[in-house]
Amino acid sequence: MIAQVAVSCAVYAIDQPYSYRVPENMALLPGMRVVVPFGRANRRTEAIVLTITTGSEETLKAISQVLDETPVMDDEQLRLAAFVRERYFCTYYDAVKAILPAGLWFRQEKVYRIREAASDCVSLLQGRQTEMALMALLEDFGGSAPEGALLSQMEDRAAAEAAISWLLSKKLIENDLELSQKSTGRKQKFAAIAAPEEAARYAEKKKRTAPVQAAVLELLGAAGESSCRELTELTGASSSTFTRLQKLGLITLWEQEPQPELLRPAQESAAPPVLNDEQQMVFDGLFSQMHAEKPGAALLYGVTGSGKTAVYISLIYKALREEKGAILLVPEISLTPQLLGRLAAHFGEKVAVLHSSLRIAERFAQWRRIRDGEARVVVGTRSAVFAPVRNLGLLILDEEQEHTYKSENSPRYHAREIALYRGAKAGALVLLGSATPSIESMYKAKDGDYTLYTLKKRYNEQALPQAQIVDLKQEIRQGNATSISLPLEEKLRDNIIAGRQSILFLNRRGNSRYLVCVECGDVPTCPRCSVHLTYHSVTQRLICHYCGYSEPARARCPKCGGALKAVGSGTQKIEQELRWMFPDTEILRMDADTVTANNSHEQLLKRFEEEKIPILLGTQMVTKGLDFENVTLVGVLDADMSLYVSNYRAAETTFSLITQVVGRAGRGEQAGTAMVQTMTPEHPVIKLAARQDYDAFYEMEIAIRELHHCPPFLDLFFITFTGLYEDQVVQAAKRFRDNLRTQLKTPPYGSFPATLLGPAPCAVAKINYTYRYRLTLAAKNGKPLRQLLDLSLRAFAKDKQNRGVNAYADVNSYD
DNA sequence: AGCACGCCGACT
DNA sequence: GTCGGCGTGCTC
Repeated sequence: MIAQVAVSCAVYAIDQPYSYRVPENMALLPGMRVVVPFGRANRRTEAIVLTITTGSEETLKAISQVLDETPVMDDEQLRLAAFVRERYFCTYYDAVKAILPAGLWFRQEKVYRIREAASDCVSLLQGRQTEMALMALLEDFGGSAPEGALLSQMEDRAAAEAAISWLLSKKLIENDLELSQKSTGRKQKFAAIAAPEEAARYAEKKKRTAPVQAAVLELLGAAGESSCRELTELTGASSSTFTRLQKLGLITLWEQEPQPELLRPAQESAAPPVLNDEQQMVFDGLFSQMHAEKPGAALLYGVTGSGKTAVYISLIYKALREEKGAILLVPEISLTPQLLGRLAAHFGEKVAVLHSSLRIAERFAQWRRIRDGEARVVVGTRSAVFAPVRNLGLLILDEEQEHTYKSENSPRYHAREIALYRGAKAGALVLLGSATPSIESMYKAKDGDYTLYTLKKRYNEQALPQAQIVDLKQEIRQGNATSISLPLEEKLRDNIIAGRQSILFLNRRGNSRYLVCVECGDVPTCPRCSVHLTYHSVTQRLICHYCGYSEPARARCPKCGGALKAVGSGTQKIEQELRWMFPDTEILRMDADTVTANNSHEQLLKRFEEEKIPILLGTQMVTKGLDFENVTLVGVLDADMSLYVSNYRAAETTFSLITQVVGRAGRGEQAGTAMVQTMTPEHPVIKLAARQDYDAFYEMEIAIRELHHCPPFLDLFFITFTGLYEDQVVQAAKRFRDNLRTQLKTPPYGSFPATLLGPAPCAVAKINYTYRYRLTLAAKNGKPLRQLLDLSLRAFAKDKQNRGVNAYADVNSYD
């Protein structure tokens, strides 16, 4: 038997299926992970079995070890990995890693072992102290030791590393790979009080003599059941503490899989949503489409507040009734606490949540619940599109235009494209929902690729808020130096008096603050990257967001000695202005500075709602998923900011942002108003966004896209080149460009339209001393072109001239 | 990429 | 003679 495997250590240039002999009595199936010898040195490498065939095996190396008892990927997932690899120019293993949860991965550690023949050549060691010390250390470890353990015992790390490579070259030691499961889905120990009164008495009595036991009992009494791990962290209890208390009959101990916090009160308490006429019509259409032989994809274009979620939930009910699973993707979990609560209320234990901030063990537990069919509804962010849902019937992307659906790391996939692929393979309906659909999706809907459904009415029968445009230029001319225009100030005042709430949104990317010298205008930049250092007022430090470099914030400019002043997003400054305008009014500020680990986004919003704080001032964070009845005024303070970035999606992003913010107003009984402050009141995007006229915006934008050959008419490929030496990077990029140009002119590629531009420095030209340049290729993303790019990238990596320069491709990137 | 192999100058 | 520096080519 021969197994075709994908090896984990293969880089893109050499990534291909490799054939290995399957030893006689090795039970092996596709989708299992194995260890194989790879390369001339037969380095032990992790790999995954793709297929098993028969054929001549003489010349092949043999698989050394099987890592899984049962396959971790089924055929469908293996095909999905192949699709991801072909589509996004990544290695097979990159794709596999995206599909499988982190908890399933093995921790790999280099191990050094004394060779059997070593005793014959001990004489070589004479006069080599470090090498001798290392050999002695290895012997102490019993002949082999992990690299980390060895190095930590040696004084001079660099010398120890040199000694190791010398020992390796002299064949006195050999290296090996040790794999250990990082995190199994192992159950966690939990504890609860068994006899409350007795426990309380015991705790009281032993407070002095056994304070830890008493503390555990007190905590358990207050918190109910808790995981032993948590209790240990809080009290310092050891496992003997728990067993002792159990023996005394005071507590009970049991094991269970850790449940994520979010779904603790999981009970199906809500009745299926009641739909209005418009929603019902949309639902009926989608319901029948779901049952078509090839359901394909649908775009649900529903204005903010039209109740798209109710339609999603109704569809999930239907899918579940038919024993089918569903995936609901959201741009960011932390922005949708309200949605999570609703889903838990409807589907209880059948819901699994997958997102990046879950701990590894939790994520793995969720993944297993899905794979085993316990959870049939998955809510999650981008990577949840790979969830191993059985018998998939429905895939929903809420707010499908959001850029978080695009991965910026290898594999650089778009969740929408993965969803469409999975939907087509599984015969599941793919539903894209949005109040401001991406131009690409709307184009496909109008073109007939997707079925278009529309929700025009708001659920509460309120009209969309009237948005008034305020000309900031005029404000400045009239001598208003603050960020709040007079009309907005007036509206805010009225709202405060009426006891209603307002949301103010500052549209600035990243909302970072930085220091600038008032004398020479110099801005402290990162020594390793070509970016300004961000000023963190809490820690009084300057930090680079790209490489993590940080330094204490100085008071004086290091170049000229002038005073340094903090500028930037200015939510703080605006907060001050607001306090000055409305001295007795409470203001809640929400930005990177105020949202911290123990003061989460969610908690701040909860305070805003419960304490009825009159004004919420924030960045991007305040735009999404909020549904507060008492908010009747929304202000966009600086509508232009995202318009002037060099990106073909700038207009779309700006339109979407403003529309979303404006839609936050008037979700309850009261009608809402919105104000959009801008320096360019005549700008069509601003005007259309204020009017919430998506249709007109679409018509305008699609014409521009066609004119500029941007998506959806052509796809944009960025081929990025990175390396330590700028001229090398540029030269390599130019060579790539020239080769690709020649290829594009000759058959079989010669026929289709493609423009290739560059190389140009990336938006951030240097990160961590590494220069970045890129080529832009506008062409239709089809198989032949992808093949050409694949070959070009491989050839590039193999060409000696390009040493020290790395290249990768990305399709329709958002930056 | 990561590694062995092999060719060539430097030194015991 | 041997050690080690770097260029070359392959990875089932």
